[in-house]
Amino acid sequence: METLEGLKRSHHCGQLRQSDESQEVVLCGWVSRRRDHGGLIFVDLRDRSGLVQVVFSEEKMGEEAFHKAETLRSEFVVGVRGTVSARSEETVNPHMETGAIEIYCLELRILNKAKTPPFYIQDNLDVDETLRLKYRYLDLRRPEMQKNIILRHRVTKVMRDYFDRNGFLEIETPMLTKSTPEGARDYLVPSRVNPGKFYALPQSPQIFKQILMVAGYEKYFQIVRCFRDEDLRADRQPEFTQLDIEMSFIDQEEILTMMEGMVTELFDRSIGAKVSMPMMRMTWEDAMDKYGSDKPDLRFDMQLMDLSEVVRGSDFKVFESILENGGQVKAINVKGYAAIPRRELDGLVDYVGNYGAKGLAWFQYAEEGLKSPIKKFFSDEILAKIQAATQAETGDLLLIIADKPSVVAHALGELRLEMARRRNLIDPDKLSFLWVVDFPMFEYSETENRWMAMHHPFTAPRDEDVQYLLTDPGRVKAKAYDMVLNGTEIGGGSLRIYNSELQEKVFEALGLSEEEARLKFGFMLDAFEYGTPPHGGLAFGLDRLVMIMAQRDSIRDVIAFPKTQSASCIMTQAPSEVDGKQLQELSIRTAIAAKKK
RNA sequence: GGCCCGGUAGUUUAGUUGGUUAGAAUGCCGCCCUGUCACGGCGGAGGUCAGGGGUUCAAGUCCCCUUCGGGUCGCCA
Repeated sequence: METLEGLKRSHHCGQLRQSDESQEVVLCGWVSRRRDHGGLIFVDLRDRSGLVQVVFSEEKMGEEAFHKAETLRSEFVVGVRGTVSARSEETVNPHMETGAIEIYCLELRILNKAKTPPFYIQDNLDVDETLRLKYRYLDLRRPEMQKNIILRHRVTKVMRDYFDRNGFLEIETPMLTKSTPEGARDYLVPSRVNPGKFYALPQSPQIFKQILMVAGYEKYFQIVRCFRDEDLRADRQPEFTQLDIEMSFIDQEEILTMMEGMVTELFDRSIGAKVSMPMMRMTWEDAMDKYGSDKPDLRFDMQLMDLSEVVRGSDFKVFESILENGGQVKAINVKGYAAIPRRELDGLVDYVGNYGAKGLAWFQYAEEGLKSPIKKFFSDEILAKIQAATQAETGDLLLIIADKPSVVAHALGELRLEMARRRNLIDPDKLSFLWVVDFPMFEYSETENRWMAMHHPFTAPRDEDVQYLLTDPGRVKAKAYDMVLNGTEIGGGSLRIYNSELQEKVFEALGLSEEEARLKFGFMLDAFEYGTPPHGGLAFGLDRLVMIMAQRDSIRDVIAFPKTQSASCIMTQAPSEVDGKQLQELSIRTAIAAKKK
């Protein structure tokens, strides 16, 4: 192997242009492709900046040096001294950014060899993701992955600049902290010096950032890793990165405006997209009613329409009994899809079944007249009212779900998205932002049989709803807000409670006794007694945001070293078993016993 | 925890109703080649059909279990 001694890298591969002609340059990089023509060898040399063609000619570099070039293989690491030369017209490669020139090699240093890689280092490759993850260092060498990782850097850089300019301080909070009993499962870390005791990795720095407000830092932000021990998804990893923000002496509108400013700058400077401000604000109730979701995708319309009153009094027993029991009947109109095949309709029944709907009805406004398996239960009058209410025209397809409101929203909301995908109604280049505001303060947990905080227990209720906290928790709305982009929740936050009496009332509504509250959040409640300013903030999911900006379907494509669905890392084999001695030091015995079962 | 999909040369895959020696492309190795850019030509090596069990005269193919990967419901204050 050789060294770079005496050679100093002068340029990067992807930067060279015709204007650099006849310069002598020194390039470093990896052999991307090699085309050996006998006495003439072409190599595409790759570094982070891109590709350039290097020409090895026996005539120009001499026999000995040329023999060295003949040994080059894929992914060898080389240094090349050579001359930039304009290509003749017929040999220009219009598909390459550097295709107008090439480098005539004068001197070659083979800095390192490489084993034959298990897959091509190129974009649009079609290999199993397991293999990509096992050889992540090769996967990350691919230009499209480098683009994603560079975009991610760019995003955090713009964020830091923006918040710095607006008077925010980036302050670190502990990774080893206290387990929070509500919310997601914690990752636990045993304490060696405190046998039998555990830290938890933070699910979010929520409590610390609020305490920083008590401590008088006024504007805080952090780009911070968070951990949740829950099942994974295409857009969910056990460790993820969050842009975390908290501000004092502000109202909700000021926070939203601050974030709008950040988003405008972010999309402009990182992907050159212009975002129009202010964003639309939609109440949670409106979002649920019209889109069946608290994160509506507004890139297309197809709103949910309530037919409960329209169909009331028909002979269709299913609808009638659902309506009698407080349920509802809602529909979407899939324009121009009356000719949907019967098989697909059957498939849609299964589809909505995934979301708890027990059935799906349809009306096909076909050329030859209305087709529907439940048509016979409805009078002409009701049929006319349905058509009027939904503005269905010939060629349209109505899909109808009847159930309790939460099921109708979930199932029909998901069906709306699915039909938009199938009908190709979503413009992938469109950016549809909105704020969803006025979230409910609580939601009722059937499994726990009590009211739970929808956001978290420190969220402030709307002033006008405080009176209902204990009498009618279900109608209390919170000063909470989510930013939604293209049907994905990218950020959420709230104004916080800063008054002890109000906080106690909320705990009471949640069924938390004073002792329990003290046990769980005592240090926070203590802090709050020493002059807490009004404050609020929010957190953005950085991974999801970058995923959308990079137009990827998986969060793993914007994380350098992600985990698989079973929360393991294929490259490092984490998590792994540990030495018995290590466990002993940590006073852990049960783990071994449980494993032997 | 539930449901669905998948695992065949290094890689991407074909493999019919269960039936001869598991086929192709690409990569890899060797030889030839001075204008290619997915270079080309000739030749060659390369397979625990994820693992285990079962049915059968016979299993890549059918059944069961395990494992790994992906999607999703629940879960994710």
